[in-house]
Amino acid sequence: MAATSPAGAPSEPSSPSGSSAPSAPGAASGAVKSCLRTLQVLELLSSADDDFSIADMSRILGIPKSSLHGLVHTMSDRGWLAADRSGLRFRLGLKNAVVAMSFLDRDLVVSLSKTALDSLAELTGETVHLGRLDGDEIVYLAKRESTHALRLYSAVGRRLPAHATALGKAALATLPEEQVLATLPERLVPLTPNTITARDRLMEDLAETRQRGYAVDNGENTEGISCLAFALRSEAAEHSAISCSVPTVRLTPQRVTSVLEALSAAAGKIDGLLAHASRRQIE
Amino acid sequence: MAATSPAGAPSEPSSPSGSSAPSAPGAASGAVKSCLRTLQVLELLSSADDDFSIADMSRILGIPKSSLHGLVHTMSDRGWLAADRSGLRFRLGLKNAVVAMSFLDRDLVVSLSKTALDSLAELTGETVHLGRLDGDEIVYLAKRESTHALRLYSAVGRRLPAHATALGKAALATLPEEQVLATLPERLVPLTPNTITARDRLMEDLAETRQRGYAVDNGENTEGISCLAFALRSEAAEHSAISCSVPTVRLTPQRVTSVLEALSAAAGKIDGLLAHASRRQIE
DNA sequence: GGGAGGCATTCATAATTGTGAACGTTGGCC
DNA sequence: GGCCAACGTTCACAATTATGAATGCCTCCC
Repeated sequence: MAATSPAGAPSEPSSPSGSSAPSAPGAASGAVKSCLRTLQVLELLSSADDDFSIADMSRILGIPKSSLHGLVHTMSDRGWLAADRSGLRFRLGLKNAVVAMSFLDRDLVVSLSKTALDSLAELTGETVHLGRLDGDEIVYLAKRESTHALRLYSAVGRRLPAHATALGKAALATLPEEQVLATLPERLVPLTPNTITARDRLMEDLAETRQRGYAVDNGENTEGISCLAFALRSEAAEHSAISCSVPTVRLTPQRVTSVLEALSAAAGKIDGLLAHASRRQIE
Repeated sequence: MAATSPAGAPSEPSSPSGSSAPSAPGAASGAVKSCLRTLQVLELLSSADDDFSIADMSRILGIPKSSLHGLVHTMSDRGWLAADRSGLRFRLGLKNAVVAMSFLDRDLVVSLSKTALDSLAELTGETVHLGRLDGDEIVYLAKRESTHALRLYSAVGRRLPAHATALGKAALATLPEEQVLATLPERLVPLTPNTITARDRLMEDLAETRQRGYAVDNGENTEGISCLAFALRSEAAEHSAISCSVPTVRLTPQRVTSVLEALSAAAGKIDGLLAHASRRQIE
């Protein structure tokens, strides 16, 4: 779970000369302030497990209470925020559920991957994911649970740093090197002792990934879990990838081979569907 | 319960989708305009199947193009909107998946219902739903398919008029009559020939529902499908209900009995969990 | 019981944003 | 090829919003 503490720490209220904001545009020039703040509030509330008071949000986001007051009430009148019994603390409201469905329903990659992911999960018996690159992070867009009891933590909508996941490395490997370097954060945050934290070491790993055709994660985001991932190649895939997560102890060489085969076939199937669908959409 | 009721006024301004009114719907007095418009854009994009240009949105929402320009670009810079290849048409962006899934993850009712819904689906072998009342509509928050295919969030987020669903009628029946009358729209839109469209006929149905303890829908939203629904009673349930949908032809009297039994047991189980969890949350 | 701290809310003014008309571009249609 | 319509974008001014200090309410703690 995400930290309960107000560690969400998004954006930069007043960072002087923060020259490192490629993927998280904070101080965009022509940005509409109250629009941006509306989105910031939603992002904050979605990144934490507790409800927030206006004062909480003010502290965390660096926005004056009095400014938040109007925003928060506009949002809760519309059903985007919900107040607790006391009316003083807020969480995400019902409207968010609507947006979720709509986004996933209409996403070409997600909808065309459904059957392939189903059969991939059945074939391998392991947890499979579909994820998409968003800046330097991977967003999980679909998931099929392992039939084995072992539950690993991940859920649709969650984000992980791309450099620490097989999905992320598979997706990054499809980009030109300069773009990867421009995208990656200065510091590669470690999630486990195995996480690659050196940029040049990561670039080597991506080179291997390109050669192999698939990405490998050996407990780099969760100890004891290994992942294999193939990127989707179709342009319409928008840097998505599919992966299979297996407890490392269960990952024998034969298992690797069979999982890779299944993954590769699934990726090919999805890419085929995507090519079809996007071609038809253009005309 | 203090008289802090934040629902002091019928603030719910307009219907979420099909906004045909050109002039901005009775916006609350203290609403922040650009915040509200940000939300309107998200709602619009989630209610349609196509991408929209700025001019489209301008026409539909009644907002000047020039005003939308800033909003739309702020939103897409943040990843809340995504442009198509040409950069001229927009759809929901990745950020929506994150926020919306977070909502479902953190919702007490949804998370505490999980195992009960699983076993309910298995026991009955039919499609089961969890829904919540939002104004005069029911929002689907969870679903289990009759097959074992775990199609979690597929229909989640959909909305249907409360008066045309078993879920909605079960939830409405927990409200005092005056509140139901104040909530219902003037015109009860028919979805099938069986939909109840007369307000007094609906009130009778709700009275029966209260007596029986469960709501019945005989093809009132989908021809050939019958539903049975129990409301969750716990205060923390926020007017949610669970239902079981069965093809009418398959619904023999014995089947009704067994489904009702299973539903009732599941509702009781969820209510128990809710009582526990919310009691602990208060302290 | 009284005081301190935290909270949401309100207010006038300064800063930002919304607006409609104008511009440059694109794509389709005679 | 040239006209027309539609689109995204820009601009200066008018309208709206953001701001920090002030208010009143509450709970917690001495």
